[in-house]
Amino acid sequence: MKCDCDFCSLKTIFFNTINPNELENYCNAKIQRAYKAKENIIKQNDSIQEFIYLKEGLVKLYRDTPAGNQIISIGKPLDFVSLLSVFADEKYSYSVSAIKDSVVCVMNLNDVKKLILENGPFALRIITVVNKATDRILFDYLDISQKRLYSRVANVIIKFSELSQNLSFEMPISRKEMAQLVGMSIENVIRTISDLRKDNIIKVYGKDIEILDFEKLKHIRDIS
Amino acid sequence: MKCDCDFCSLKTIFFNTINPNELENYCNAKIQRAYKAKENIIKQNDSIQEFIYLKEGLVKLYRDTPAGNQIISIGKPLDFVSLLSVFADEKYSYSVSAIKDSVVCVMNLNDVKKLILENGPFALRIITVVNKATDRILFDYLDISQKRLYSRVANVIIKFSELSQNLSFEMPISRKEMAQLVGMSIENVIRTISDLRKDNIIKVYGKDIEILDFEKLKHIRDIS
DNA sequence: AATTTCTTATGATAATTGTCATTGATTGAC
DNA sequence: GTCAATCAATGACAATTATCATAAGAAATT
Repeated sequence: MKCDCDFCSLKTIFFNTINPNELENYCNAKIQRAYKAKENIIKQNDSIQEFIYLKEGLVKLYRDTPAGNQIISIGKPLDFVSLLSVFADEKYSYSVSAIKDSVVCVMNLNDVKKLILENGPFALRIITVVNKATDRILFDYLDISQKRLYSRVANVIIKFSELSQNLSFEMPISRKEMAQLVGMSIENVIRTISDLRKDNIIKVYGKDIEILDFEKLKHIRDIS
Repeated sequence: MKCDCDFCSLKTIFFNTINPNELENYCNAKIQRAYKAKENIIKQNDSIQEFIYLKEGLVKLYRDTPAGNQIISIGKPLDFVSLLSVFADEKYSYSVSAIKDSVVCVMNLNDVKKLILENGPFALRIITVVNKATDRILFDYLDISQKRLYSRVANVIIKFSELSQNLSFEMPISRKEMAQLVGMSIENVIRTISDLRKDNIIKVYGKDIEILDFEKLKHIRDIS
């Protein structure tokens, strides 16, 4: 039976860092779990026992704060779900839930740690990948924190358009979640979307969005 | 001659992960560099060749952005300076400069990578430490992004008070840098400091600050 | 099918923050 | 020591964003 890690991120990490026989072992040790949209994958304060990455679907990483939910990042296939804190902390400091129906691959965290201890190339590879992912989240956040409402909303629209690889796409998150992602109030996010529509930069039917003037939208994202 | 890593962060990482003889080798391979306040340690876009941590002094990590400098983090003794991107990128995406006179310890990055490849316990240790530090920066940022002007300024004052371990201390950074650190305009940061002074919560003589009502200051930091 | 709840939407208004202008103090360069 | 540049401070005003109120439509529940 062929190991189905072939199309997973894990394979990319393992690639050339572990011999095929061993790979088979670790690969078989992993578990897959499926989640329906809106289901919870990780809950804030859960103890960290597993190393999880997303095989299919779309997830959100978010924190429960006094000011409401704060979305830290959107996880795409091949992204790590247990990204931050995995090796740093005892407990998750954020929650993860499925935006679309999703399938995750799960490895026992101790197995991963054992691999790091025993397999140098793997260790170097995983530190690189985890570092890169965390960096991207941090620098994205630093970027938008300097931007204003319009720019932030334009940014989100472009990101999801790129994700779907289409100028016409269905926004997978609600307006409220868009607001939690850009760190602005729902009302102002909705108002911005309406304004972009009135200026014929985008077309909007509920969650269906079509970018009519990509250049102008990019311009709005980049200035201010 | 005794290796003077004894009081360095490196020692903590190496501790129990590498045998004393080898430690001596790596320790001797490292270089120390001294910087005067305001001198540049790392410049944005420099190629990443070294692994650097702070032995003495105080530094700031910051980005040069169209909207001006953005301070990402304040580095204290035993903190890593080449923290973000070290294993992830080719170039630094941020600059580091000395706030106070500082001494850094420098190891060749390839030596560190070699250690990761050859020494499992070291690899696991470094992945944990780097991860934890990056996490702290990200979550601090997520926290303040939900706070308002007053709360952010109170937060900075408390942080530097804690750093000096004294309610009366000298603010090591300028008002402008405080503004760049909290992500608000200089004028509003100054106004907030003035208001805190008028309310008898702090005493201010230029950079000398004394916290008069710590509880009230903490309260301001925590709400809103 | 009816009811409740959530989402999207918009206007009015208030709160928050930024910008511009000005001034005195401090610092750095020469 | 003098001059220029930067820093700290404050007021006036403008821009930006949040909050509250309201309402129609969609989705979930009964």
